[in-house]
Amino acid sequence: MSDQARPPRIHDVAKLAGVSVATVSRAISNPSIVSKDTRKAVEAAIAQTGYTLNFTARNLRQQQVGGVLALVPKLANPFFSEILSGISEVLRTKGLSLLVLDTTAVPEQPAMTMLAPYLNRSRSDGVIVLDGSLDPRLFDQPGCPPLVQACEWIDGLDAPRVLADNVEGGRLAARHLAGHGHRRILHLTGPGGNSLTVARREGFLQGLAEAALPAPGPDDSIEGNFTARFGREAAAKILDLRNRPTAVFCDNDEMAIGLIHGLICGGLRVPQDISVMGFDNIEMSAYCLPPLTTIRQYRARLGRRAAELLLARMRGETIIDSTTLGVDLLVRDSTGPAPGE
Amino acid sequence: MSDQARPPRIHDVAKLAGVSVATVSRAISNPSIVSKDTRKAVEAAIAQTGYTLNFTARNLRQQQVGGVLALVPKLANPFFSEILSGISEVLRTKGLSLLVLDTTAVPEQPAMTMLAPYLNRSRSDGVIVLDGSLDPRLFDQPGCPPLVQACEWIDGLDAPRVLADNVEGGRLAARHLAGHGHRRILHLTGPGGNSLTVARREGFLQGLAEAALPAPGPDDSIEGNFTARFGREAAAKILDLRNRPTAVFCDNDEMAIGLIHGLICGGLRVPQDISVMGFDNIEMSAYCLPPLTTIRQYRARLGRRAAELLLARMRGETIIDSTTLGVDLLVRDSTGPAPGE
DNA sequence: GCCTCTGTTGAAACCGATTACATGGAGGCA
DNA sequence: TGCCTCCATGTAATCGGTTTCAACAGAGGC
Repeated sequence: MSDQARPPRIHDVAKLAGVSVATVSRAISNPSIVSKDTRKAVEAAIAQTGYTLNFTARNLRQQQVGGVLALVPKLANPFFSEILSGISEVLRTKGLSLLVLDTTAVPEQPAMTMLAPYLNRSRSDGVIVLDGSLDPRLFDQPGCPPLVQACEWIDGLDAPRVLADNVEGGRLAARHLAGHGHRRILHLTGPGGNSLTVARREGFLQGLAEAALPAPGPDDSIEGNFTARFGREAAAKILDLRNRPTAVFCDNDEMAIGLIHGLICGGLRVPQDISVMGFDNIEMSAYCLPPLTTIRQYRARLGRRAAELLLARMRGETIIDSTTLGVDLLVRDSTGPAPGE
Repeated sequence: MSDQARPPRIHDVAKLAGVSVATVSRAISNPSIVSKDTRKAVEAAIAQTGYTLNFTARNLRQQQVGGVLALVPKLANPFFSEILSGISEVLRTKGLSLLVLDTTAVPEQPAMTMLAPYLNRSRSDGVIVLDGSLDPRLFDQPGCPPLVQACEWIDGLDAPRVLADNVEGGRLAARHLAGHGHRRILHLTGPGGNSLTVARREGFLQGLAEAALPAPGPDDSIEGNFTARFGREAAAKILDLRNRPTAVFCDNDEMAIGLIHGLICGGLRVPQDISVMGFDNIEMSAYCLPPLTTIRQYRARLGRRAAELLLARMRGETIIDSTTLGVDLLVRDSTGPAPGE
């Protein structure tokens, strides 16, 4: 079979078209600088040989990779894949590839060792970091490509950040619930060290203060892990409390949905007996029962902005350090007046 | 700043270590064939210079890319991102990168034109196709890397397939509902041309026949689009029917969740008045209310298998044409006996 | 008729590694 | 000692393009 033959190279095209390889290269990457006749001849030769460009060779010479790497904590999580989708959209218009690396550490290998080899100019032209739990020293190594942080951020990592306004989101949540007369509001947070958790907590406390509610005590928050399963488990704890809160603010929708599930199964009515709200506005939050009141953030847009910022950085432009994208309150049916109000 | 200096090359390491570039290369990629003293010297020189390997150069010489491309219909869809997660897991153990391309066509550019340049041996070492709606001719071009299809498949594309047993899933659904005494079951399908839709429909019809139920008429199915929104819209149609079905089998969980939402909002009880089941077992299906009876398929495993199959193909091994992964019925609370049974 | 300028083109250097082949020295054996 | 083998290493070709530089032709100005 001639199928086994090596693929044609630019040299073959040149010979067939009766020109030099330099001319073929020019005809491909910058057709306007070769004469019309030559261009036609080269095009014909390309068609006849079935030639396709070898990008590895081009990239070597041009000192680039043609791709951007995204570091995601959990690829299977729709929250991140939606951001990726925005990133992908922008990259595609520039002909760049999207490389994805799930930072979930395998047991035998710490994240640091595993990821380090990928943070190299010869592996990608730029990196978008979506994982706030990584060690900032990881990005210290020589040859690390330009960075942008999105969604989450790493303390001590000096790279531009594209973030949703998590503080404002927390504040909106507190004000919404306080406005419904809730005075005892439990906060179901994300993991302690997480940057989102910190920001949402900060906004939430600000919002409570603005509503002239007393600062919550240590029993008024539960540290969770962003999963629906945890939300359901938290419901059991809340049902057991003797002094039950009348509302719960969850740091994400998954936990809120799991929580509602657990509360309703435990005999409470939402929102009549207890209000629950989430954060993120994942697709399902509109379709669960009751539909979830939540803070909407725009994930695809966030991804696009991060990608655009990175591209600007890769071009060497001086860019602003940080972008914050607005969030808004989406009132659905899982929140209502405090009982007895 | 010395930061501006070009990154060190293998040549610099060689000079510092007092050996040739060939020896450095060997010390890096196959340390066992250099003497212990040389190895130490090279390691020291690498540490001192901060040298990192240029993968583009290596890849050019070794005629490889070091990455695998996944073509996904919709990256934001958790269904696919979970498969990607399985793929990623396998690739990482081999030191390969995962390239992701969302096949969603942009208005100005047909999928064919947009994707063709990526199907090239110089862009990836292999391709996993997760989109069954692509034109098989896309993969005909010279220089197309080894292919594997996963999850969905393309008629007329001769590449190994890794699929869930969709036919069996459809059959299990029909039997489950028939076993509860349902005789009039509506099928909310995926888009007509979709390969999953075809297989699930086939199994569903087989299951009905096995349960000795009459073949459904043209009014007994609604063609959907796999979204929760469509499920909710379908609920309105079903509520309007004068001869309402007692059960609905949805081709995926999203539509089922949207449908339940619409039905309950329309005043029906699930499952007392009408049973609903889904397909896929997405995470949320366990947390919606009522929790969804569904057909479980193992998406991460499917991704892993696809990746393993592709790796075998890339090594040139002769491999089986197709793998089918089992599915099973997961009975939760959205299905029950037919009313009056 | 000479000079300059512009538009095309080709020859060869270059990107940074890997690897086939050659070489030189150490050690084994007759 | 002489020959052969084996190990460690160096030299140089190679992967397949891009890009610098120089050459050349033809147009146009003086």
